[in-house]
Amino acid sequence: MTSGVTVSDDSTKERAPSIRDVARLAGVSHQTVSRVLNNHASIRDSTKARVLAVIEELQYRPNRAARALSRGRSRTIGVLSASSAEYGPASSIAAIQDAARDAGYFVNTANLNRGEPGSIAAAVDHLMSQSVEGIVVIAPQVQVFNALKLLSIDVPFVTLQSSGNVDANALTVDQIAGARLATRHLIDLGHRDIYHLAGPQDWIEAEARMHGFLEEMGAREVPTTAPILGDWTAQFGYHAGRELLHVRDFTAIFSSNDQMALGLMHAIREAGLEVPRDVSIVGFDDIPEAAHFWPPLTTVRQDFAELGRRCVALLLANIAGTTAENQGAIMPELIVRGSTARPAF
Amino acid sequence: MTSGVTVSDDSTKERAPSIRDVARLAGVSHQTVSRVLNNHASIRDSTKARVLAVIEELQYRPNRAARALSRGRSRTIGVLSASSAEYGPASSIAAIQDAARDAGYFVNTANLNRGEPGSIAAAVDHLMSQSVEGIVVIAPQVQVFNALKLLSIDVPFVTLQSSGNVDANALTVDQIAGARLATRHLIDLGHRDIYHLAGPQDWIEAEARMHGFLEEMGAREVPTTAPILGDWTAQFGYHAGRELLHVRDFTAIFSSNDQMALGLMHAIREAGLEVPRDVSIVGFDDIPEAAHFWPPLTTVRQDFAELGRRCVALLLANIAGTTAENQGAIMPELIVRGSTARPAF
DNA sequence: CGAAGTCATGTGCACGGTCACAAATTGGCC
DNA sequence: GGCCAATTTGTGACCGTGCACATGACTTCG
Repeated sequence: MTSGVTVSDDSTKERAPSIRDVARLAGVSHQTVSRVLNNHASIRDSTKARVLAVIEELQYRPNRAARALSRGRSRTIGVLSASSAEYGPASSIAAIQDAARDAGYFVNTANLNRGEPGSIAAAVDHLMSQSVEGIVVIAPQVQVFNALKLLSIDVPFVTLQSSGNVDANALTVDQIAGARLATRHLIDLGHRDIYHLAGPQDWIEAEARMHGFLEEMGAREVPTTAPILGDWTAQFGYHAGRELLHVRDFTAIFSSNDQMALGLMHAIREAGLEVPRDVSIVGFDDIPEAAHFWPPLTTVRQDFAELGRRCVALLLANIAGTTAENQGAIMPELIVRGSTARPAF
Repeated sequence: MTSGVTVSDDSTKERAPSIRDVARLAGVSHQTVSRVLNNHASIRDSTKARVLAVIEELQYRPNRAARALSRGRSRTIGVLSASSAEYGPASSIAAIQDAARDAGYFVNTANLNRGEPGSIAAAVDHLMSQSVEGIVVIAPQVQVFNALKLLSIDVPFVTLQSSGNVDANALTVDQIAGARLATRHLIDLGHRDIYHLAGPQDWIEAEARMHGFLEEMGAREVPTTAPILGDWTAQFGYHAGRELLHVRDFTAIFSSNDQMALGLMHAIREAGLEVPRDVSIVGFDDIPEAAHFWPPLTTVRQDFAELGRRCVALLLANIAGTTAENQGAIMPELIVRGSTARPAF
């Protein structure tokens, strides 16, 4: 740890300069300074220059708390996030922060990772006590939405995933389309015995991907088996893989994310089989590592960053009361790599 | 997107209830309400109960901006972060947020990911304009520290990595020790021709790991070659691997993180060689996927979450002016898996 | 029983901005 | 030169909370 250069050596704890200090030195009223700060229209250039000079000299910074108090607006948006350490959410959060900052907003994040009971309410409470103007929900689990409804949040909120219902304002990567792409790819290769390793049932996107899988299978009249419900981790994929290999009545598996796909491949190889010779695998997300798995993983790419950006745009429009133009769903993209091939027989 | 239940249907835009509204309904002064909120000592139980009842009834929430303004403290800490989408930083950030929240603090993050020039100053500015009380630097690059010094930040800050110099207050995972563990493991297995794939030179932790590697090699009197400087990505590891295989005068590689190790293994396998038969690989970080790489990766585990927690503890102590007890460096742990073995000959 | 001390509560102002409105200055035009 | 309008600047109140100090009620004790 390196301590900051603590300048407050002098006896009195000097408060930061205020708008009035600037006003005094510039020989104007505090209101004029305020106008310069908010670059109001009718300010004489010479006055403006003088004020700006003093601001520079005093190293003046507007006090956000005071501004928020008097304007009644915090200029802060909240992010409600689960598993924020994972690639997808983390990328989106970063994008959200950048986009918000560009729009002059601040971001405050509350995590849901920990002990469940009351956790959602507590997190929302944390955000609300920041008087956020809007919330981005990045933990699209059913219970979160229920909790949000129950708490009757009185600020607008958007989510990175469709809540399932058709919504005129839906902002989302089209998970169903993505899952269908993956499934179609396997069917087109000639696979007929395809398993689906799904995400946790209460995750909206997991459900959507499962739906997409089932839809495509149905449309192509390929008989389906019940999906296995996982927890997104490579660990689970590995164990699920070991279980599945006892049966071995499949030639391909579509995994609902890349991590579980990795675990699956681990289990398969450990059993002496080979991907894609014996089993084809498709993942979902296209995490940066996926291209270097062995074999490199065929997967469905989502643009998390773009998602985050659009999300902020939509939320801010909502806050402003503007009717947001619905840019429609972002289309995911199938990335074909080495983990899929025609079935062996 | 699902819009929140917008309650503000009524004509007038009702302001949230204030401490005085509560006071009026409870038949006390606003100051009494304030005392209840800050659970001040001398308040009659009956009064307290009455006030609390009104608070509940009115759904009253303290206004953070007003509180910050009047107390002159924002109760917010800032996080300055690069590559916040990666596993290590992301985990630490999550832990920081949780710890801060438990301590009644809010967290604000500024990313450095984007276009470099002025980016650091801008990010710091963003945080300072939030009047954060302290900053956690999670982007331990040399230039960031230089920028921090130049900007003469007047709030305490801590970093997740030692700045290299021995510092009485250093808070860090001992990167050097970790790197030595990894290197020792390879030497103990019998390897003598060991390469090191380092992280970006300007990253303090990358430099520390490189140092640890060189120290251990020196201590064991194993001749060394110049480390290769990478950029943390699997992509780079892959390309570096391909280059290295033109020479093939090594039996083991110590990679400065797991992603680059993954890329290395990809390149090695693609060249028809096998890990660990032909080349042993050690990584660093122990990302959750590492256990399911092929082969499962031998690596050095860091407890990012613990790091984040301690970091907040230290920073808050610093803010409070308390002398922080230095808990010393966190020791990393060598996790031996399948990617290392005795050299073939 | 009165003085001194503790406890419980109230009063008024400060924090650093913004807002609504008023006042001063400027310029154009007859 | 005087009048009106537009431009530029100033005045005072207010946002919601905490702090310092004042006040009144109730104890304690010699």
